[in-house]
Amino acid sequence: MGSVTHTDNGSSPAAEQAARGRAADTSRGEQTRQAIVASAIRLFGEAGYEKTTMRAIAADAGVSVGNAYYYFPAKEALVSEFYLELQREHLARVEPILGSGTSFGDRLTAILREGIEVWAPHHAFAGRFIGIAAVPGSPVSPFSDASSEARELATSIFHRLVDSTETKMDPQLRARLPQLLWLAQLGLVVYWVHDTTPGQRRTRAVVDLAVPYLEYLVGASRMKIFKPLTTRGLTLLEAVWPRAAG
Amino acid sequence: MGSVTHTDNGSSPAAEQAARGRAADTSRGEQTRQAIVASAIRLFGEAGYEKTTMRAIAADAGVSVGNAYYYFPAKEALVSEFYLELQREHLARVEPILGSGTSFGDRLTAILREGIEVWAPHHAFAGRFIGIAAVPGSPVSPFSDASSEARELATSIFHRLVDSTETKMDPQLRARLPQLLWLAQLGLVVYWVHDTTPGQRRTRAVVDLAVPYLEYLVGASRMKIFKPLTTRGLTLLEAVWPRAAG
DNA sequence: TCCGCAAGTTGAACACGTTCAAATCGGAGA
DNA sequence: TCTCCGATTTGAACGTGTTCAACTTGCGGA
Repeated sequence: MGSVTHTDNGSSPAAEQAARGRAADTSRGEQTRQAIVASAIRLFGEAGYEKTTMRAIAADAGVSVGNAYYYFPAKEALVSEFYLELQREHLARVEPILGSGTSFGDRLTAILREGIEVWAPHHAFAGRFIGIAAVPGSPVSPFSDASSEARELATSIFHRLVDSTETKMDPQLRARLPQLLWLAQLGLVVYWVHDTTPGQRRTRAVVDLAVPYLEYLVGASRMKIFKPLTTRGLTLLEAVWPRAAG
Repeated sequence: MGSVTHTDNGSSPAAEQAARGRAADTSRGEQTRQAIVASAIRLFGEAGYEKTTMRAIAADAGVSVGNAYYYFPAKEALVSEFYLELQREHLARVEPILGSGTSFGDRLTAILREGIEVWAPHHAFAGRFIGIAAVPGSPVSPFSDASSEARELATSIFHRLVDSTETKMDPQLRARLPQLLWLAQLGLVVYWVHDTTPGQRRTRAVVDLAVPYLEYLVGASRMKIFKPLTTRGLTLLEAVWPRAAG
């Protein structure tokens, strides 16, 4: 942690100290960096991705265009800051839910709902975001190494949810359920982004229907008749997403 | 079908006669159009999406940049021509498979494998393509109105597969299976695009494991114990993708 | 106090996708 | 044959993301 010796090919010089332990950094550079991030987030939220130009972001932050590129390798990199911001808010909202004593399904629904709520004001922006996140090499891709931390953070939410649930289920399924839920959430996000119903109410309806179904499936997994279904499903998951991989 | 009275806000003038019945058109405009498409497809395949500039495409086709924009509203539109080209090839390869008398699973595997084979030479390009296709408004999006025809074409493949299969299954599932298979294929494509194993062999392994599992699930659907699982699953599908919608 | 140097900053310049007013083409009708 | 007019074509120009050589800042050590 905090190691300096790594080759970060595509990243900007200032990204060195990224990830952790930047909270306490009050150096000039860090202030500039945060000013750029703040402007970017605000303008993205106000005008969307395309309409927000790098020149506008720089001007709003009171720096030159070139300076923004000293801290961020590309406009896309600023998008991931926006993403992190919302991720943090989702985490904050989810915290009390995990502590509550309600059922597995109720808490899962609440978690997914809060996710939708956090993103709701940025539905249009999310459409562009997903286009960036979907391309394999992108650091914003949910499968990329760069976002492994965010991925672990997200799965850790589901991990805590699963660990604190009393529901009986196949133990092997239990071990893998957090990842499965993360995948399901990913699918939900894709669905939500394409949901053009007012207020994305169809997505909310899908959540209300899908979670009890999931709960039912999870509960069924410990029954003998469902063993082959469960086992084979987990074998498939192992091929799709080996336990070893991040 | 073939109606002329529609308001095609964003499309180019020449796109009017798109879709059907352009095969016989040998007018000057059509020749130019095809020259541009041919150059675009070739250059995309050779150098990828980003590195292929509109100027290069135009030069290669022997026309001016502006002329390319007379036929295509944007660079992205040329991507969908590339997509159509591969779609056509996949269809051609799939045709003999549908006619063969092998089992449901074997034919499904063959269909999916051929899809991978057709795209294999363009794995890198597909990474960019998916980024374009993932954004909601895009005409290349698999969920868009613009690609409803391609979508129906694709589901029709699975429709024929399902219709010609003897396997016993829940009748309601049978009615919806083509759409489910299409969704599964979509997921497979996303997986394949992100598969960095050499030759995307992991994706092939997943297909080999997933198809028998699917076959097993489909077969199980007619058993009494699996009825609630099937029924509730189909209810969920109805919420996700109403029968009425395209 | 001053020097050296790394960190930070600048804005002009570049390449690209896209637009558009103007030029050209070619066939239908006189 | 000539004229007209819509279809087609042109290339300069615009706005954008990105790069880069040069400049400025401020701090640690002589």
